[in-house]
Amino acid sequence: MRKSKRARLEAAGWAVGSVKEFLRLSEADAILIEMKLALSRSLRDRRKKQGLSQVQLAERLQSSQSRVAKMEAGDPSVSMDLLVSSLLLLGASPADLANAIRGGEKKTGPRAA
Amino acid sequence: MRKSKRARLEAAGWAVGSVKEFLRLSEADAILIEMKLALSRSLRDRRKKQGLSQVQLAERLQSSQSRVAKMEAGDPSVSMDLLVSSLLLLGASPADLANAIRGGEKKTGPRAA
DNA sequence: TGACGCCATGTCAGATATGACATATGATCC
DNA sequence: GGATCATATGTCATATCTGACATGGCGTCA
Repeated sequence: MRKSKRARLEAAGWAVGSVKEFLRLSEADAILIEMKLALSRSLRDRRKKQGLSQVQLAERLQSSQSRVAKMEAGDPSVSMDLLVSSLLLLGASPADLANAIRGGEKKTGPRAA
Repeated sequence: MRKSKRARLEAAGWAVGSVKEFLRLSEADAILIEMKLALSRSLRDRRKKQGLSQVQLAERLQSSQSRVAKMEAGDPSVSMDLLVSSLLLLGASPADLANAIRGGEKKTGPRAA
């Protein structure tokens, strides 16, 4: 369901478990979104670090430039699976992903750019 | 595409980038699967630790017992999004997920079970 | 000015994932 | 034996995601 979850709850007239449960739900949603955004940023960083254009990356992923753009933009139509497998294809390790997920911030290049 | 990726490659007669690229692809696939399995195990652990049945968890997730079973079984029809959002709903933090993703092993309870 | 490369956004047909349901197995209790 | 609970597995209609395509904006170069 993904994005209809909230709607379904509301439509259900609140038989869910009330406020407490709702807070858990919305917090989980928020965290999930943040995680996806962190992966998005990570993807863009990796791509740039490898000197690739979105078109070139799309070729490697067997996808399209528009989808790459959406991935990097954190578009809601992009799944975590796609983000993760793209990152893996760019050479990211599980540890790298774990890092990205945690703080979202970088860690390798100190003096940014 | 998910599972048709390999097939598409083969059908394409290998215009992809050859062996090296293929290795990257299959390795990325393998890692992705391992990550999902790690999340599956993590989900089952959390559920049991909270003394919930699959049915009870399904209610919280607004899903069904069969889907929970598939999640825990590492069924290929289960997305990472679903696994992650389920874990979050069970109270897992991003740090917890990062841990699960990395080694896959546990870390809290030393004397296992 | 035009041409070109890079990225963003919208749309859509086809591919996948999802919840719901049915049904099966095993364990436990009476 | 039957009844009950927890879990596994298969199917299916519908919801969601995906790649492809079109298009527009923006900067650069000649």
